[in-house]
Amino acid sequence: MPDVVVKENGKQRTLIMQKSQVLFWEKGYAETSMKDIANECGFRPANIYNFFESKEEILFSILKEEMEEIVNPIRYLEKEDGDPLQQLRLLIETHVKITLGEKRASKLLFDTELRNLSPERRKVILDLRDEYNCIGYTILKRGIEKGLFRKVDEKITLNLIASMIVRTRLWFSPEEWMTIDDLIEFIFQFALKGLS
Amino acid sequence: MPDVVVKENGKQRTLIMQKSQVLFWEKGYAETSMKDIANECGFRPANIYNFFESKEEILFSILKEEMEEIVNPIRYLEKEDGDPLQQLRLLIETHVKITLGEKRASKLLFDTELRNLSPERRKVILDLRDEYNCIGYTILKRGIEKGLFRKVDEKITLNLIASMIVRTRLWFSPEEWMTIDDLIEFIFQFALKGLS
Amino acid sequence: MPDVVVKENGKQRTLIMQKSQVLFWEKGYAETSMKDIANECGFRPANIYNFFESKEEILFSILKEEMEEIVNPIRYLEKEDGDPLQQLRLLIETHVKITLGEKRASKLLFDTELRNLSPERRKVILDLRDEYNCIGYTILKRGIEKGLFRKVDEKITLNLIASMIVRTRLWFSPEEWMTIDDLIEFIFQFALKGLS
Amino acid sequence: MPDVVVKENGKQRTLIMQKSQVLFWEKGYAETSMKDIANECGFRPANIYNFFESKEEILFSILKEEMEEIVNPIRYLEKEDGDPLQQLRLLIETHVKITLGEKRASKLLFDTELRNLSPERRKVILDLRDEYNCIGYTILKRGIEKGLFRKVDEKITLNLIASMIVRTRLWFSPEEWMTIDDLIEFIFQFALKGLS
DNA sequence: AATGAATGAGAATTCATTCAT
DNA sequence: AATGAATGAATTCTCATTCAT
Repeated sequence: MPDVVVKENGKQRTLIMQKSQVLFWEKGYAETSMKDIANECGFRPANIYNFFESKEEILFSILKEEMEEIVNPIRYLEKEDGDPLQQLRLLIETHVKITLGEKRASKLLFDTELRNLSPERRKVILDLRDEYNCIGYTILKRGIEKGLFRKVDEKITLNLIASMIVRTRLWFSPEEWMTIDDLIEFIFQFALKGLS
Repeated sequence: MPDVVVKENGKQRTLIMQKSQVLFWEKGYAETSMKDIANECGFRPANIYNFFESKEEILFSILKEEMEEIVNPIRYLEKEDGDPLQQLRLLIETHVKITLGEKRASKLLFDTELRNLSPERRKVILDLRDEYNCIGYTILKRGIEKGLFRKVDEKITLNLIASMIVRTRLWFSPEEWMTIDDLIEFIFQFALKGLS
Repeated sequence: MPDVVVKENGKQRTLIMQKSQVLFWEKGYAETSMKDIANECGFRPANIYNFFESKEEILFSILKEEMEEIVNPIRYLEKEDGDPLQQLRLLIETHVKITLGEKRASKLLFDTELRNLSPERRKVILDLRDEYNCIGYTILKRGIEKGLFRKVDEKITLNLIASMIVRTRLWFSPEEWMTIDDLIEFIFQFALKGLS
Repeated sequence: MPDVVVKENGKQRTLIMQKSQVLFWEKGYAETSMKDIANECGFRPANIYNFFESKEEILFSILKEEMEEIVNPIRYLEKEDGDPLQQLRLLIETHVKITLGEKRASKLLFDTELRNLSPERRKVILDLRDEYNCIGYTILKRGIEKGLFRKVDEKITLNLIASMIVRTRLWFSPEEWMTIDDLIEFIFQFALKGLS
């Protein structure tokens, strides 16, 4: 094993990830073949292996990227002792925006396709999810302490909130009378009242 | 004596469905082979075809059964002009109980594995889902009309509530301090306040 | 892992082994494809997997069978305190006959293709080879003790003798003036004088 | 200035041959990939093609070089009417020394991997082997004529002797009490007595 | 001399399914 | 009801090789 260099996100690597993301979402990981991916990318299956060592690595890269996009913008909230209401809103906003973002791709992936990862890779993703959870727990706990939320179990509550968000990808499509921003506000209000 | 009998739910048929349900949930539909199922059942793959015409039929039967278990107990609510609060509670209760029920199996299936069904069969499942949705919409609409809930979009709201329920299968396990009944009450209260 | 049943040597299993033996010898293990084997057997590649779990298992079965055919008939010599000359002759005779026998197939396999076996399977073959060696060592040692052979290192000597035999498969073809029995006698005499 | 120069044994060419020799021996020709070779050499597979036109050419070059190293030092013996005993000893000595020489590499290659060569290239190697054989035959014949050896078939006898030598690579490793020179002497004496 | 990208061919293997028994 | 044998289609992945740079 030569020193594993984190492969640069070259052009082709990005292309493969984008196309795979869509396909995995539409057809599922197992049902998407390397040929499908190659076809979308405009080259032959064998060429994929110049950029990814396996199909699993593609899945992993996609999941990791998405989880980081969700966690990175809210990571700082955990240490910062700000307004729990605003923090909760930011968490919801970030999560919804990624879930419904231009990529229109993965999602639910992280509900269902983790089993296709090797244990080590699954751990990486699960660690990121844990981080997300911790941030959420902290926000809720502070809100309760400050008397802004009623006394609820943070873990259960965060799961309920995240569940509402995660599945928006399945049924939501933006309309004039209900944009993504409207949806964010709606979910935030729904959760807020649920916590009152 | 009819010629074409809908295959009775014979012993083996039930066995196959139970084992498949668990496997589909654990590994996913595509990742579960007929051999896996047969192994669990204690016979050889070829024998499955004495009871089901295809793997897809197994999936369909499972999904249909589950959807009917969810819809049947609440179907009457749509016609009945009862208390929307109680009705909402019953909807949540039924759905949660099936989702977390003794079977501990399918779930999410109906988020993700519908693509593996033929169009006709997918329609059957989607019709059941539509029925579930209609019941929910009606309950919410009546609640709004009666001034019990604030003015919200019923479709979006029902999706949010169903999402919270569907994903409980992923993270919830009953504890002494939080039984399934406690969880039902919690979700109900959370939704209720969200609607206030 | 279900209890690993030693598969019966059914008809097809034997057929596959015979055809593979020839192909492995002619083209080498790596260069022989499952398609090649299936073609020779008159069915499609997938069917091979009803009888062998992998290509490696075929190789292993062949090698094991051959080694046992060599070792079994002489195994009793080790315990028996008979005439070392006659014993040496029997060892040579058995080994040559298998090597050049009707199978006309594997051989040399066991010089070169062991690397294609899994460690556990390689061990099985190597243990059989060790057994062969021990029998040979014992015969030579007794011969030396009894003053029938000059004082030589048994290990080296046995290696030289076995080498002469193993490679006969590469160059020998029976002729009127030199049958397999003649060859056996010749090698025996050559070794005997070498030991005098 | 010739147009088509037989590629000089430049530094890289030699490096590739050395590394390949080891790999071919350890893993076999078919099982060794150009990537394996390139890795060992410290560059990328594509670069090999600046020095060799194909994988087969590498194999051919290695085999040819080795056969020439064996044949060249004894070629003159055929014409020279010297002492058959001393000549036989030289033949054995040269062959053993190359087989076990510092290269510690190919060997047996020339038993098994000839099938991977194109017909023309196979012929080159086989011609060299024939030359080796002729030299050996001549030596044995002269020895018999001079009454130094008993009346044996030269072809068979040479094959037996060469077989003992070729396979030393498989089992011999030099020890204090048995150096390569000791082994040469042992094989020579063993053959000599066998011929007496 | 060296490399990254690309590819055609082919490898082993899996799998849902069929069918005769 | 149950099974062993058989298969067509597909899948992931490997690999020698080419070519532009």
